[in-house]
Formats: sequence, C-alpha cells, structure tokens
Amino acid sequence: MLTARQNELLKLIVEDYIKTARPVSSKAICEIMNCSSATIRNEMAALEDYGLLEKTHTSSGRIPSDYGYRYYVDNIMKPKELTGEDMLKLQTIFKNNSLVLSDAIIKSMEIVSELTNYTAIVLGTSSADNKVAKIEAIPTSENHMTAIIITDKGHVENRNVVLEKHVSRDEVKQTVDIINKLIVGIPLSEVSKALEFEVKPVIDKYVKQHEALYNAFYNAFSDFAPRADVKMHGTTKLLNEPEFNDVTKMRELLNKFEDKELIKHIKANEEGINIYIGSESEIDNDISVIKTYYTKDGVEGTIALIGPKRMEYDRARALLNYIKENIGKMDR
Amino acid sequence: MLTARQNELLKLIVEDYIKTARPVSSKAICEIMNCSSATIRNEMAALEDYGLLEKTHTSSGRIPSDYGYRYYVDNIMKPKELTGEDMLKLQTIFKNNSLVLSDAIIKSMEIVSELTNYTAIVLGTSSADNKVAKIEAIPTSENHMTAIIITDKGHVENRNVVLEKHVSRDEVKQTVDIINKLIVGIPLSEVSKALEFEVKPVIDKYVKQHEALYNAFYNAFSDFAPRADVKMHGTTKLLNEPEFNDVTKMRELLNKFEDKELIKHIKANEEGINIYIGSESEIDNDISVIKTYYTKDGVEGTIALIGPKRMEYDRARALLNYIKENIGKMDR
DNA sequence: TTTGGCACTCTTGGTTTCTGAATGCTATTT
DNA sequence: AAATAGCATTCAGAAACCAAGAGTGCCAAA
Repeated sequence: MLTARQNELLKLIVEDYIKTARPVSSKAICEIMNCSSATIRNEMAALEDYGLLEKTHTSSGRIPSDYGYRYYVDNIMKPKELTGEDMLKLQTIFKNNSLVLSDAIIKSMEIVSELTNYTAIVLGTSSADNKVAKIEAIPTSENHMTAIIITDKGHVENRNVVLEKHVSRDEVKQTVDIINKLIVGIPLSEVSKALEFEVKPVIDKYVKQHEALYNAFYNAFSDFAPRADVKMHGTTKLLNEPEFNDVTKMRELLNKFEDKELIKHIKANEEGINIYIGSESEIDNDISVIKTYYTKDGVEGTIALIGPKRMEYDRARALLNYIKENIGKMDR
Repeated sequence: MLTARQNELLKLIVEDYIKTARPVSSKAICEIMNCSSATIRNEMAALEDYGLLEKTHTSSGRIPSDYGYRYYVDNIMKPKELTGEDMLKLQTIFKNNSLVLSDAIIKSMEIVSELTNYTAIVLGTSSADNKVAKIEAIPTSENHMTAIIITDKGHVENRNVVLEKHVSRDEVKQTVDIINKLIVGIPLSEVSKALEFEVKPVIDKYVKQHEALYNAFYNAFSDFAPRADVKMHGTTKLLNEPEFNDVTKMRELLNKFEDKELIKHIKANEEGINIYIGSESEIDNDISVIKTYYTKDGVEGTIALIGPKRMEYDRARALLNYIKENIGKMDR
C-alpha cells in the first residue's frame, strides 16, 4: 500500500508525463510538492521498486510503467466531469433528434475523436437480429436487378444481381410479393433458410421463371448476417503523438489499423467502461484502448477510443460515459 | 533533340531510378551500354544541361528531373502490354458479370492498388442524373421512418428521418404511393424541386398529416445531388516508398489524403490517360498522378492512381487503360 | 526523516575524421 | 572527332569523439 505522499507523487508523475511526454525529474516535482529533490528521489526509488515507475536510462527522469498507469487508473484517478466545451459539442448530436441511433453514435464518436485526437471506433450495430420489414426489387437491365431488404430498425441493404434469363417485370413483381408475404418479420440471419424452405416451394409453383428468380434472390439475400461493420475515425491523428516520431513505428501502426480483424477484436463484452493499457490493448505496447459496450432497444455494439498510452484517461472515460448514457436516454 | 544514345541513356536512368530509388551512377550504366564510364559521364552532363537530369549533390549519381520524367513519359516510354498476372487479377472482376458497373470500377481499382502499391482513387459515379425508379418508406418507430430511393441504374440511397407528429402507417403508405406516381422517371438532381412543386400540392390535398409527411420526405430526399463520392484505397501503401522515410513528409501526405476536397480536385476532364508529374500533381512534389475519365451509359467519373514520382508509368497506364476499356465493354 | 552535496551516468548535439562512391576534367588513344 | 584512362576533387554517411547538461544515487549532516 502506498503512502499518501507516494500516491500524490505517482499522480503528479503520470499526469505530467501524459501532458509532456518527457520523463519527469525529481526537480520538477519538488517545486510542486515543496520539499527537496532528494526526498522525491528517495520516494521515486521506492515507487520504482514497487514496479510503478521506470527509467529510460540510468540517469533519466521517471516514466510510469504499465503497472504504474494501471495503478493510476484503478486507484488514483478520480471520475471527471466533462468540461463545458466537450459537453457542448456532444450535445449538438444528442439534442438533434433527427438522427437515428446508429448515426448519433457514429457522429458523437467522431466528435470525440476530433476533441481528443485519438482514434474512435464504433463496432457492431450488428443488424443480424433485425427483422425483415420489406423487400423490394428493381430490374435495372435486361438481365440485372437491384434487390433491397429493409429491416424494422430502418437498416437497408441492397445488392445488384444477375438474372440468368430474361424475366418480365411482372414476374419480378409477383416474386417480390410472394417473398414479402412469407419472410416479413423474420430475422435477417434466417432469411436464407426461409428463402430455401418457405419461399422456393411457392415460387416454384406459381412463377414461370422460378429458377432464375429464386437464384437471383437467394444470391442477393444469403450473405447478410456476417457484416459486422467497423467504423473508424481519426486514424491518422494518433500518429501525431511523439511516440510515433519513428517511421517504422508509424508504419507498423498504420498497418495494424488496416487490419479490420484486429479492430473487430476490440469488441467489448462487459458492462462498464474498461481500459486496456499498453500490451493489454493487444495492439501495440505504446497505445491504450478504452472501450464500452452499449445496447439500446436490441441494437448493441462497442464504442472505443484508441490513444497513446499517455492518454488522458479521465477525460476519455468521461466522454465515453457521457455518450453511453445519452445512448440510453435517446428517444429511439 | 536527343541523340539515340542519349535517349537510351535517359531511359535507362529513369527506369533504374524508378526501380531502385537511388541516384544512378555512370558505372552502373556503362556495364549495360558497354562503353566506358567516362563516355557516359559526358552524356550525362549533356542531359543535365538540357535539364533532364539532376544531381543530389556535386558528386552524386544522376536522378531524373521533373522534366526528365516528362520527357520519358512523352517521348521514350512505349505503350506496355499488361502482364499476364495483372490481367488475370483484373479479369476476375470483369468476367464476373454479377457486379454492377460502379462496384466493378471500385473493385478493379482496389486490385490495381494492391498490385502496384499505389493509392487508387475513384471519383464520381455521380448518380445525379440517375432517374428515380421507386421510393419506399418504412416506419421504424412512433416518430421515425426510413425513406429509400432507388434509381433506374440500381443505385439505392436511404435516410432515417424524424416525423414531427405521429403518423399512421396507412398515411405513410398513401404518401409513398402518391410520390411514386409523381416522381418516377425524373432525375435525382431534380427530386427536391419535384417534391416541392408537384408532390406538395397533391398531398396537401389528400393526406391528413400532410405537413409532417412532406417535411420528412423533403428532408430525406433533398440532399442527394451533391454527394460526389470519393473512394480511396491503399492510402497507406504509398507511405512505404522510401521518399516517405521522413516522419514529417509522411504526416504531410497523410493530412493531404484526409482532405477530400483536395482529392476531388483530381477529377479528370479530358479524354485519354493523363499523367501529372511532381508539382503538376498539385498534391506533393514527390508524387505523380495518373488519371482518366470514363463514361458508360450516362454514368461518368474519374479513375486515378497516386504514386511516387518514381511510378512505373508504363504499367500504371496499361492498367488504367485496361480498366477503362473494360468499363466500355461491360454489358451494363 | 529530510536535505545538501558530490560523484557518476547517460543523452544530446556538435565537431571531426575516414572511407568510398561518385564526378569533372585533362591528356591520351582510337 | 569521339571514346577512354587516369587522377584530383567533392561529398554523404558512418564512426568516433567531445563537452555540456540534466538527471540520478548515495552518504553524511541537519
């Protein structure tokens, strides 16, 4: 257990380092805590023994270790109020109730990214359990059509598909009507099954070009479920941080950001706002991830910020928290 | 006018520099052209006098000047056949006729970006003169609905909008029917005008909640035209080139790529495949842009590649040319 | 327990030195 | 006249070196 002074010291060091990105010297601290630098040095040595601080070389100032950040986040950092400015910016989103939920989430995270210069991630909005509200099809040429599926949550997907043979507009319409009668209300993830077992028998019976039409619609609507979309914003902002003053480090991170699988991996499973520091982020030792799960009326997903390990954790947490709460409060 | 040997020499230097990114020495050349290095040096000096070559310092090898590249591109470089591999990769797109035009263009340019490691840009696919084929609307809650507009070319746009008051599903349906009767066939760019002057009077007359509904649809469909979309692919690839081994150069380019206005500016106006070298690119002195205009059945736009000034111009041109030709040949 | 003092360490930035890869030029050969 | 061999010269880049400054650790005194 740390003494009060050690706590104070760790706090000062972490916060100073977050701000300046340079190792913190005993001299800098002693001006704030008004005691001699030697005293601070002794305490620093103690904190280093505990594994909370590190040096970059034998005679350098101290920087927080991963464990130091962890301790800071878990035990020292206080919940922070959002500053007026941050809140004001976000309110433009949540006050504006012409935005649908998913847009509001994305837009607000974009704002957060602009405010903090971290990378914002919105995952999910998984529409797999949205239910079919309506399908529609528009022939676009002799042998192509655009098939559209609309869900009860207002999600729209469309595909352009080939018709193997020429099919009359009437037949397309007839098929659309049949499909609409049979699959409205079932979840997107079960559409392809329903097409095969419910729809096919019926159109086989009533529609002349049933084979071409069935194949076309089946192709159009068979691959919806897996689309777990990843929205990122401000990917390059992070690269302005001094830890990425190195070309190879920069390229490394850039490559990681291209890898959507890695990003999807950020998906949050737990309630609450969780912080993953350095290696815990499983992305890069110099970055941290703060993320939370959200859910509202069956829509669920993850919002996350990727920042340097020197992230303003308190502010980031306050921002995510504010968004999460406002998602809950939205009137849809 | 250059002598045959000077031509040959310039060609070798440009191509070697493109490949290796290092200044080309007289020694390296004399092994290929079998004559002594001194001879080459004399010729090099001549080419430098003409402004075709440069040195990075007094005793360095030569690199092409912007004018040198220009001369190479205009007078030396031969039209190149696509290699079998490049063609094979692209054929997966153009042979697959289940892809709609705009998707085929985007996908093929993505492939080109992967093949070359340059940044691919697709501009336009401007659907402003697509004609409305159908509109649709799905209420998604008490006071929200999703409005969808489908064009004759199979382009789909959707918006989530607020209904100011509660409106019954029947009324929504009734309004959709009226709008469909009145605006099918008119170009997207004129939808908002048509809504105001054709549709409004009718629904004012026949629909009870006409105000809420009109406003909702107007909001949904009033901002289609301006969406000149910019698709970029492989933005970070370019940064692997050695000219961007410098952190600040890298950040500079990254920032430029974020600026969509700058990218839109690449829009091609002329027929043919045009090459803009270095400062001509108006993006960065170290990069070149190769671009062309395409059009097919009223759809038009620009495809472009952004690469280092050390771009394989012949290959890039062959690739763009192949895509452009295949766009023309597509059966839709 | 705190602090002043001092020796020690290591980074950072600047200067120097060295080597090798080029060039330009001149004198010579073809 | 054109090509080449030879040689002095230039310069980048790496390694070595140096000096200054910012830190630390530790000991002995307050």
